[in-house]
Amino acid sequence: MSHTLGVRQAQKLRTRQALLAAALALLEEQSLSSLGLREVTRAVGVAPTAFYRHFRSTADLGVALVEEALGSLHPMIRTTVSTADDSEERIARAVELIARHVAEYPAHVRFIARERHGGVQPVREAIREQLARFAREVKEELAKDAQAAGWSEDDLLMLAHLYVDQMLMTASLFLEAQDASEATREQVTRLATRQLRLISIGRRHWLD
Amino acid sequence: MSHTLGVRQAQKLRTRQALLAAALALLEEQSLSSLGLREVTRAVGVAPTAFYRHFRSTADLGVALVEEALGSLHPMIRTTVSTADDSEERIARAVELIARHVAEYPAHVRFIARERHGGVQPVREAIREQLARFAREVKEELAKDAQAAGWSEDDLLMLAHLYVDQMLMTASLFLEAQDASEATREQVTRLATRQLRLISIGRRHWLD
DNA sequence: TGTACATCAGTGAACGCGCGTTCACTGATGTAC
DNA sequence: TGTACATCAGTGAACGCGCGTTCACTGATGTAC
Repeated sequence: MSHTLGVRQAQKLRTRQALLAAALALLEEQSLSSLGLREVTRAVGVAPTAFYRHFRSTADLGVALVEEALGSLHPMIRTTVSTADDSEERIARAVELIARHVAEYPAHVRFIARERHGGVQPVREAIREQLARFAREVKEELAKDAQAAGWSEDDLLMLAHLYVDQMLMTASLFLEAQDASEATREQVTRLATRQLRLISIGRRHWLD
Repeated sequence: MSHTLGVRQAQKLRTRQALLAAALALLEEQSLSSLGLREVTRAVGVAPTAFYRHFRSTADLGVALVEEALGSLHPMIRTTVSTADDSEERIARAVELIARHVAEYPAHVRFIARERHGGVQPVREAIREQLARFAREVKEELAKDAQAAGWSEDDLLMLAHLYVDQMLMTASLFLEAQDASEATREQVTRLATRQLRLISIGRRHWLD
């Protein structure tokens, strides 16, 4: 027997995805804390009660969105950092990658930036856990580099957190500049590039 | 004639402050985007309609909170940065200042961290403007230091933004650790100290 | 392949509730003389 | 100092509305034989 989903399961999954997508769209102009269940089902075109077949509450839906959003951020952050050594071209490429990710998944980036410190505790918790996981992976990437010789595990993790936070900050700046002029986006690129450069310099001289 | 406020004006101001304080307290467990006008007036003990004597909407109240919260953050950030040169004791003192500020004004710090990327556009805008103003002042402080010789205006502003963001990030970590063990807070202190140290090292070698 | 029964995603009516906003008001404070 | 009128912060009733949640339901899909 093949393992394709049955018609019923497939339809349920489609509705669930539609709810998540509608919620993400509605969250561009508000916080999860004020997102209503009826708002979401109305946007999808199902009865309000259908919501409960998929989520216990909007907070629960929020936690599901964290997985989805950080699933897309994950490869971006890893790629960015694995190339984040000193060389100028590599820093430029990292910033370019962030910019492209924001252009491709603006709603995901906005959701994470907004709810990281937002008003819904389980969602904050989920984001915190995922970002900590990322920082640990970034740490492992950094550890592979020749520059990491002599660094303590603690110091590598510290640097990893600095990179992850810096990346989110930059992504959020690109998001704000999304509908602004090309010149404004260029300014964000220049700022982010020089901040990464300064961190790289600090990294290079850490053990001096 | 003395310029003390009349009884009426003084009472109005007291009510206004009570509304702001009640809102700030309610915002510890939700976002501005979901804060209700009736919630706030109920907490203060006035009629819902009294709200309109002071603010057009909760978004308007939010903008007023930005001024209040950043008014208290202002001296902290400036003091912190004016002492943020390379020496270890000065970095330690800066982190200590941040920790104390968080302990004294936890609700202000939470509000700014939460609404900086929150769902209410005018409030985001107000925070962005205030933080940009801070960054410019921090830049002026940095420019006074001997280390700033040879730095471009642009690079000084870039470093200033890095410091301001790093400060907020650290404040937010202290906030999360507020009700945790002394050991957890000590960990935040160590992390923040080393991140500031790395930035300082990058700063020292920027022109190499 | 066909039949009989079980499952369960989505429905639609109903509920009680708190919301933001309007309005005409009250009564203490302020002002002019 | 006293009086008469103006101002205006806060009131309280009323409104229409959308909310989250409950419940018994329907009918297509799944399963056992």
